[in-house]
Amino acid sequence: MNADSTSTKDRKVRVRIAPSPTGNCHVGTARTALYNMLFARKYGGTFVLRIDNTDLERSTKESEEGVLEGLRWLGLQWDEGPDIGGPYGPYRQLERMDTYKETVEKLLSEGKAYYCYCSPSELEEERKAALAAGKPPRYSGKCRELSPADRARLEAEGRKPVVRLRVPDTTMSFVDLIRGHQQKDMAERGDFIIFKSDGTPVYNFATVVDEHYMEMTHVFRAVEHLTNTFDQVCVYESMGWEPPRFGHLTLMLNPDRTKISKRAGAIYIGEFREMGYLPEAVNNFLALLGWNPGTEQEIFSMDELVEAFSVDTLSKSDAVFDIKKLDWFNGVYIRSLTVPDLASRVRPFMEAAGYSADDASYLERAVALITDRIGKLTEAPDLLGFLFVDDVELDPAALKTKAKFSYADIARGLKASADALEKVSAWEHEPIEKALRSTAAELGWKAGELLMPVRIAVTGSRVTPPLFESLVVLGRDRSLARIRKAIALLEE
RNA sequence: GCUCCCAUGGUCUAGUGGCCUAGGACAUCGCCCUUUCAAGGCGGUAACACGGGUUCGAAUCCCGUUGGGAGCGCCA
Repeated sequence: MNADSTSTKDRKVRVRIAPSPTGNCHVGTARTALYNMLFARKYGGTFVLRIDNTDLERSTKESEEGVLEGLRWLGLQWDEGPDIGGPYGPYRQLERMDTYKETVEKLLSEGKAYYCYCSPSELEEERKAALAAGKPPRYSGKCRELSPADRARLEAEGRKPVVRLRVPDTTMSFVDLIRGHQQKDMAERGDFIIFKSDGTPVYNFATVVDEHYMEMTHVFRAVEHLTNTFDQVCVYESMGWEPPRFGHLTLMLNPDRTKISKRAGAIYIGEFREMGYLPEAVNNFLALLGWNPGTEQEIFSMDELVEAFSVDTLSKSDAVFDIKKLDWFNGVYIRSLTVPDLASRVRPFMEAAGYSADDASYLERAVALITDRIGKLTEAPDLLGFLFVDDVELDPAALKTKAKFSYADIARGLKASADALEKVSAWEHEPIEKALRSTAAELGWKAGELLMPVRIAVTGSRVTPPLFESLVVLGRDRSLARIRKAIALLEE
């Protein structure tokens, strides 16, 4: 009986994400989680979060929390997990040791697994020899038929055994939901370890036991597990268990097409948050990296993703992570936000930059100036900072915007502007624009020739939100004070 | 070394034998709009890895080559 049974389709869908607690939520984990969740939602199933770590040393409360936090920030919600419990717990492998032990005992008693006393150094030698001979490294099977007396002698030497699975010399197969029928001749494989000498299970074993007892119907995971799946199928068969259906997802790559790493810029979800990306943009981007809706739609809400998601259109080839496209998505989402919403998201970045953004309505008026001007939240402080300080720093040379103008010319232009602004009846966009434009006309200057020095005097920068609206938000007093100060500077 | 997976523009991808002089999006270039920067509008450049088959006809099917990736752990 091989793993290409389709009978799981009768059962209610149960899928899972099983990260190891590394302290950070890797972008690959996030995407796998997203696909699993979409699949569960699409078919009215259950999405489970399980912490996969049989390694006691690396598993801490903090390292687990980092992963959950990343997933939560993205808006991914699991129905069962270590933090919220559920009927199939516990949801941490460390707490499931009894199940693994029970399973390995059964295998041992049925002769489907056996104790092996070979030391790591002996195995290493065998492996090297095999590789040198151009053969796949394969366990020799030396301890396969140990008698109780042999075992007693080896134990007396102080050797601690591992447990190996008796792997049959047959072909294992399963149907991959993304890649189709897969098969592999196990004759070259050799008996692999399922329990370490310290009494803990190896991943490929623990995961099988977990999938079985947690009643997973589908396992979507990265393609790096594709070859491991044959080993896992062996375990299922040895136990007489029906395997879930597998789907192996593509990898994310650096621009040089190597497996994604720090070189790509950011790889942890927390980093994207710090860089000013919106979770909905990251989700949308990730969803389309390795899956396509079959239509030309690019922008998807979570609900739309659930609606459109299909295993059939998951791609088979690895995808380069192109941050430029994420930037575009982020801009699209930023522009789609309401001003109050954007303001609340911008606020922490303003505060981190040292600006006091307590006045919500003032912040909103400021943020309204930049909604279609920022691609990332981190750009807001640079653009809006001048609205949150008493004074801007000015350099007379920066005010001299054109070679044909002297310092005196600029001073004259600013003076005329200040005078005109002083007389503006209502401090609003229209009257301000009118005043400045007619000042330019009276001077015989192009509008831009006057507006740029005013812009710099008021904001301290050449790149700013639109000038008239900025003046409105800044207020008459502060605006005029800044222009007057610039004039004084030029006259020195 | 062996086994497995993958292969359309710089990038994500559509395409499942004729609808393909290969479509969309990002990026890029140009123009328009414009008070800077954006945003927006319009337009352009740019791809079926290579070689053999099969077929009246192939980006699509088969084989090989090349390239990339993964696995072969008392890591997960």
